[in-house]
Amino acid sequence: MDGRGNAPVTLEEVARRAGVSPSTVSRILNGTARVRDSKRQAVERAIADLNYRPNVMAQGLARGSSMSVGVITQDIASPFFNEALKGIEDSLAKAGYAPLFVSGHWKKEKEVECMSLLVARRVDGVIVLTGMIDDASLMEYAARLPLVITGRNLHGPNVVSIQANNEQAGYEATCHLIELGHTRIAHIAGPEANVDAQQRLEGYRRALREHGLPVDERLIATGDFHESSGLLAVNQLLETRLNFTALFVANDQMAYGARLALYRKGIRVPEDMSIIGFDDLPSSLYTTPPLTTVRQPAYDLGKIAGDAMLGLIHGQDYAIPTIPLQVIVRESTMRRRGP
Amino acid sequence: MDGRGNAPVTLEEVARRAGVSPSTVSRILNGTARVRDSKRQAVERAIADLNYRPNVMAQGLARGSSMSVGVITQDIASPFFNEALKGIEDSLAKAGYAPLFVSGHWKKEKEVECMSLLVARRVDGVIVLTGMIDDASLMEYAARLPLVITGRNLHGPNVVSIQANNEQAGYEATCHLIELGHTRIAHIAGPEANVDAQQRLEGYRRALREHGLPVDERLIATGDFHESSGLLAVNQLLETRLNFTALFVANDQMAYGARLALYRKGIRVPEDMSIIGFDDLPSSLYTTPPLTTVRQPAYDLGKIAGDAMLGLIHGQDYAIPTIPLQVIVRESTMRRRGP
DNA sequence: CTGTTAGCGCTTTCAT
DNA sequence: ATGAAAGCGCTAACAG
Repeated sequence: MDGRGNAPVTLEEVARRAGVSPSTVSRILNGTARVRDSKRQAVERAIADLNYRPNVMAQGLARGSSMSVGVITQDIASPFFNEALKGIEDSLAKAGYAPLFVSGHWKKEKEVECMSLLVARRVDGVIVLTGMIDDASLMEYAARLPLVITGRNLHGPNVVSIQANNEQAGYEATCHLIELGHTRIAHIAGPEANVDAQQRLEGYRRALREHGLPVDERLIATGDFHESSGLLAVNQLLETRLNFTALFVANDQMAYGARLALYRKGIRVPEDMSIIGFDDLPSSLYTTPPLTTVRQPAYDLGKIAGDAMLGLIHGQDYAIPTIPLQVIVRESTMRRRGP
Repeated sequence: MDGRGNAPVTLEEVARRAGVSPSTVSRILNGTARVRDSKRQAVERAIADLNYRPNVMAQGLARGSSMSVGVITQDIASPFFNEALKGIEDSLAKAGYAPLFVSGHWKKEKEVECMSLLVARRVDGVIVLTGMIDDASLMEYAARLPLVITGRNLHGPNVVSIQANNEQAGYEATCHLIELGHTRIAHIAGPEANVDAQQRLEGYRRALREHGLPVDERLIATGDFHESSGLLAVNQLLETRLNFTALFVANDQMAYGARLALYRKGIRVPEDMSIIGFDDLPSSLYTTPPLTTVRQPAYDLGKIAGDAMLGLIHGQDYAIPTIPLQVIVRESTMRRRGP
């Protein structure tokens, strides 16, 4: 039951069938004004009979808003960001907004293209999850449309940045290791261009300093947040023969790679080497052994980003909750043994 | 440099600035007709000066196509489907189409809602990744818009189904174990409502039969494709005290859970128990030990789905490549030892 | 309360 | 080759 032929039913057809004017139908659809009950019912029946759904594009054109928000992510298939995307989707859905996901693939130019695409689609705002675009360009975009962005410290009337205290979390992760008696602790850092990664590294440094432990630069390797780089980094670290007994890895994915490298060398976790990761991906609960890590509530982060965007769009204030980061102790870390 | 104030630049402004009519600009934009070079240049300059981007919604309204395709997935954060989404995104992007992702959360009614939402947005087609909707409803939708769907065997002028031979792959996975000398092989199956899962189970059964091995129903547990259910299933299987030495798990996520359950019991992999999974998630390369599994090329699958959709939309024939499934032998399986 | 009338920004005949 | 004009489906004043 879908009207004639194949063309989607239009508001006008509904109006005709219900014997009212198009505006009345529109009013009922949007609750823009009171309408006599008899007409309302007629319209509602017509809508049901014809299985009518308003054309969102037409609505968008008419009211100048697309009911969609762009989401720029680096890699739509990254386990961490996916959780966040889910949060965004859920948040937006309840307000009738649809997310438009685009991937920047860690390339600045690609991100600019994405922005352009989103602008062409007239999204009502854009959420940038850890972008590579520089702050200045971002602020320019913010002049045209609401922006919420993570891992950046930007402010303005049309911008909200969502931040977690990565430095503190890096500090606490390292402290966890120190409290277990470890004194030679290596670190696998994330990409230098990544602010979160830098802050985690800073936290690591501060923890060592505050506990009177030396910071040995040879014990700091750099990865790209993917598993393979964690594996490489451990091999490189091992080659220094510096006899570290614990490892703080800047994200769980690299920790998986690190763990495999250790497995290959016959170094046991946690008996011979303690590992703490960062993110608490869903699968970190199922590694062998389950990974001690810093929980970053990705889903909540997405939800918060979505809510913040909705707040921006509707001109309502929305108090951004702070993102709580928390060390989750599982089985990949233990008290240092031996000398 | 963006025209006056904050409102996006329109085609009309471009036309005015270039001293031509709107239609001319449109023609240049779409290559619909030849235009004198001088005008073309003027228009191109105006576009650049004003930083103009056509309003996709307006284009959509005018030409009756939204340049977007809906993608119904069960869980936008599932590691397997994400890879596929990436493939879809890449495929669609090159034709200027944008994917609109919606999650059905394994609920039939939710999926119907999603469909409705997509219809409202006038998507030019929809890709259903392993949906729960029944075939009949699906065929009804197909009457209105192009449909490509995985894990289903539907046919029609407006539908293409993309299938992999899960039965055969399940068969081969089990054979791999048999060839290693295992005779008591347990299976952790996926949800009964899932066609792929059922076929993998069928393949398992056939392999045992063809090798003259008994099929013991007590050695078949059922999970829900998530890690936790794999863990539970192994515990349950172990309680039978049936002394199986190998395990074929219907997807990698459950295999991770299974592997942890084994770790907890002190059962070594692969020395005491061989495990083969299914999917070959990116992280399966990094489990300890790296997981032997059946590779399902999720990214390619997405790409194929996207290409098929493009074919449908443009009315071109597109030969659907068969999805190759392949056993990837890594380190979680080994020759059976002992008696 | 409700119908009429303009658009929203673009495409596409139809003339010229 | 190019401009004028008529929509695409909906919303939002503006009059009643």
